[in-house]
Amino acid sequence: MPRVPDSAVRRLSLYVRCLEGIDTAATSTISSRDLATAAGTTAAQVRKDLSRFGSFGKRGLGYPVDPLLERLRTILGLNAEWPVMVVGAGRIGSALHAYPYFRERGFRIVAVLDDDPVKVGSEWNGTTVEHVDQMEAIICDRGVKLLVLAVPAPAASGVALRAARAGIRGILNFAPARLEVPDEVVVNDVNLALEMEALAFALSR
Amino acid sequence: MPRVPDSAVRRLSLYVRCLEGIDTAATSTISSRDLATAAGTTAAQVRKDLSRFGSFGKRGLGYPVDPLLERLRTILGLNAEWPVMVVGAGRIGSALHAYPYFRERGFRIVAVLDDDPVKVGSEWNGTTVEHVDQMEAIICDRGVKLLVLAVPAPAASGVALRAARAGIRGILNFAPARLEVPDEVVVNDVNLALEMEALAFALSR
DNA sequence: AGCTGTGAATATGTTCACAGCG
DNA sequence: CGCTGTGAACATATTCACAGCT
Repeated sequence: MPRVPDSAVRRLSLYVRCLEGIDTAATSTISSRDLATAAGTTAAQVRKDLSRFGSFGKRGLGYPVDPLLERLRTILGLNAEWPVMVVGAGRIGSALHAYPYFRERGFRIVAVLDDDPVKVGSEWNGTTVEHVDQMEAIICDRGVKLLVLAVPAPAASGVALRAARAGIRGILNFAPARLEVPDEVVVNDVNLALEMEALAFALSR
Repeated sequence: MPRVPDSAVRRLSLYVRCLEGIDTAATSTISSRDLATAAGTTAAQVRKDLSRFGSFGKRGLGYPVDPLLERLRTILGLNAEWPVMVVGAGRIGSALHAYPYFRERGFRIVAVLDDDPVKVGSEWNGTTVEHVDQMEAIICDRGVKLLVLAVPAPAASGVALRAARAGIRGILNFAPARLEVPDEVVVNDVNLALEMEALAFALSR
């Protein structure tokens, strides 16, 4: 299977959101042009992105909305339920937990871990905080493949490596640190300070 | 001034972080190779990125750390203080407020707004929540140029447009919605569900 | 000799343009 | 005739390779 550029994956997610907003009773089909307008891209881009995974549009008509949605969800892995572990019972994890779009997409937070004895055992948005020492056992027991890492930068790489060895396959990393993990583990860095700096840069010119 | 690719700006921010971790008493100069290793890129990439803004390396030696840091901070606009307004007194804004790297970089949250009467007037991490009706006045009075937008998706575009008209120049947008703002306003979208989906996609193959 | 700065070569991603199906 | 699917053209970003300074 040829590699899919990261930018294309993000657009596919956007297409899902746009398609979800369509009343399929009224319109059962959508053209690349209309989908492009909704998603903020070009018609050619939409067609290229979709054709990468086969051709399910109808020439002269457009793409049938429901089958396309179903197909995109399958491609993106959104039909499966994803148990998610959060390490770092702070505000970022809390924000994600409260984020409605998170659960909607099948991401289910099944464990929240911290190393602070004050936090361990406390209720955290309906979940009991467990100690980070339990990490490996919980990953195995609950079949967790995805990790949200929201610990201070110095601790990040150590936790990530332990998690990877215990079976974690993907990490959403909020710590401003480079994670040293095996190649087969996918890391997605989210650095909020950096996003802000990109704005500051743009305004400084 | 030629356009700077977005990916390059992000790397420049990373270089700043890496350089900040260096003890300049011990090593006053760094080679592109060493900086590349620290930042997770290649030596050629580092040199290309830096040469874009002039040549301040010394052949045979490398780049002098302190002057390079100073130069990068100036380029990125990190020497200035940036007053920031947060609209949406929820968990995301709260997380940013608590995020240490935020204040460190000169981003100072000078106002937190919400439209919920229960929240307005309450203390929010040391700042009093003000009503979103006050937005335009506060933007002007406090000279705010940067906005963190963390409101529900349906409200996002309206708030953004009002803010833009009142003088906001850059928006860090956490709402999963396309903002309709004038071209001169820079928008940086952060979509956490989408980042998670990118992981799910990678693992689904 | 070591390392920068940079044009040239390559790789990657986007847009164009049109053949061909419905 | 409208709209998809896609190779070809284009644009952009990264890597190579080496001349030239220290």
